[in-house]
Amino acid sequence: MNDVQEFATEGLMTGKRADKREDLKARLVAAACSRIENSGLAGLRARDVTADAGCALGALYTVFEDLDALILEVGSVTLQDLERSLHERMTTVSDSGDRMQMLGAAYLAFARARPKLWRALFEHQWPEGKPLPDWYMERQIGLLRLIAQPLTDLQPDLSQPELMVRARTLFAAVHGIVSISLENRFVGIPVETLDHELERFIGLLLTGLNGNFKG
Amino acid sequence: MNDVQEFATEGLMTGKRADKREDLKARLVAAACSRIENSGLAGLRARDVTADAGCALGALYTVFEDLDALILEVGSVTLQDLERSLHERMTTVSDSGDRMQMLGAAYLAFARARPKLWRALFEHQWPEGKPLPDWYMERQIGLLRLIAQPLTDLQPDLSQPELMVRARTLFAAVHGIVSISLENRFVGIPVETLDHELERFIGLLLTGLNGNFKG
DNA sequence: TGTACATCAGTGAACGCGCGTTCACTGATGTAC
DNA sequence: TGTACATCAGTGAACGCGCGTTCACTGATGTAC
Repeated sequence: MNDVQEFATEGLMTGKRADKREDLKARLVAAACSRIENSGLAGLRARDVTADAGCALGALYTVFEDLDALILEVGSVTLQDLERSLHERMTTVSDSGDRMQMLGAAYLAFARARPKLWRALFEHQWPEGKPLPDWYMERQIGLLRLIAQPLTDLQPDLSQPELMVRARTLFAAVHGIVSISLENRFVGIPVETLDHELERFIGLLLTGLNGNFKG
Repeated sequence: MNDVQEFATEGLMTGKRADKREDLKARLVAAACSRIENSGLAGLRARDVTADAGCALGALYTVFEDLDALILEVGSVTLQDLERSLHERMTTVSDSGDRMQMLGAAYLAFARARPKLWRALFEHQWPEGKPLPDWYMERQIGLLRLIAQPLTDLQPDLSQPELMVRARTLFAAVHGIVSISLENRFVGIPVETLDHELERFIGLLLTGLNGNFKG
């Protein structure tokens, strides 16, 4: 089953044309991903991406409104990969505290494995004013739901919205630690120390969560 | 007393000339600060800065090696301001736990008061390879020492290097929470909620630190 | 103190390049009969 | 199935602009006597 209709945004596009369009889009996203992973977001050029994708420069603008739209698509893919990684690792254990630890470790591992794609997620400045599209926000929220899951056990008295806010706070804290370390800001610390430090930090949070972190 | 000699990096610069050079430098830094605070780091142009500072475009390059060097100077000023703010607020209370809370609140307040200068601190990409100059690193470390101060009481068994690493971790966590909120990533939360959330979060850390966070 | 010469901070027009986006064109795909 | 025409995805040269950095020049400051 193909979902061509979803993408045929304007007019009716029949079989072959829609397929080619999909193929082109996929090639562009793939090319952009690998460009970003190799050269970072700042090293992304429309010319390079289209050359890698095997199409003309202008073709990009028949599929995406502009470069930003393409970058957002890459972000969406990265978020999906990240969510899959986290989910996989989290479900290897059943205790909620352990799951939190796994989430932290998996996040760090992901950031190390694809540092530039990961950075791009936060570096990219969406033009002010324009709100991020819903499908992108959903991807972000999916990530938070993953964290909220073990958190529900640890904080059973929280409402759903409170839970999401709490999940965001915890994510943000871990993200801060990982990103400041990987970007080598402030004092540098040995590589292995970071793993221990993060584990200890989450342990600290868990200690607090066991009854001392009432909403 | 003037400290002209410090800045006369090459050759011997006498009185009037050195003074003018200092004055020019100060005007450039001030102009860059206000440009960044108004338009963000990405909106900084050599032409605008020099126009604001009342000198020719080329003058910038007689005082700084390039734009990056000027931006770094702005960063240094921002770090100084930040450190001053934090110190002031922290010393209004004496209990170490309260001091931690004050540091967090003051950090959030600073980020809100000068959002774009604050962002620039982390946004700015120093060319890879080139290490950040020592005097800049010192400014960063000064900030950590401020955090390490109350932390010493809470974790008396830590060595000095461990203390600095721990301080960095705590700073990074708080920074993550503040920045993800102010940049409006993921689910949005009401403005006042952020203050409570941060306070609660630090409270949680403090709970853990009271005996459960052994190095 | 005054004069002649030397230095060099500061000038700003011009260079040079990068790069996102457009648009007149063309050839592959689709439709009508 | 085949032919004639219509559409439109895809092309890539050209546009347009922004902007960091340079460099030949000049006038203010400093030095020598």
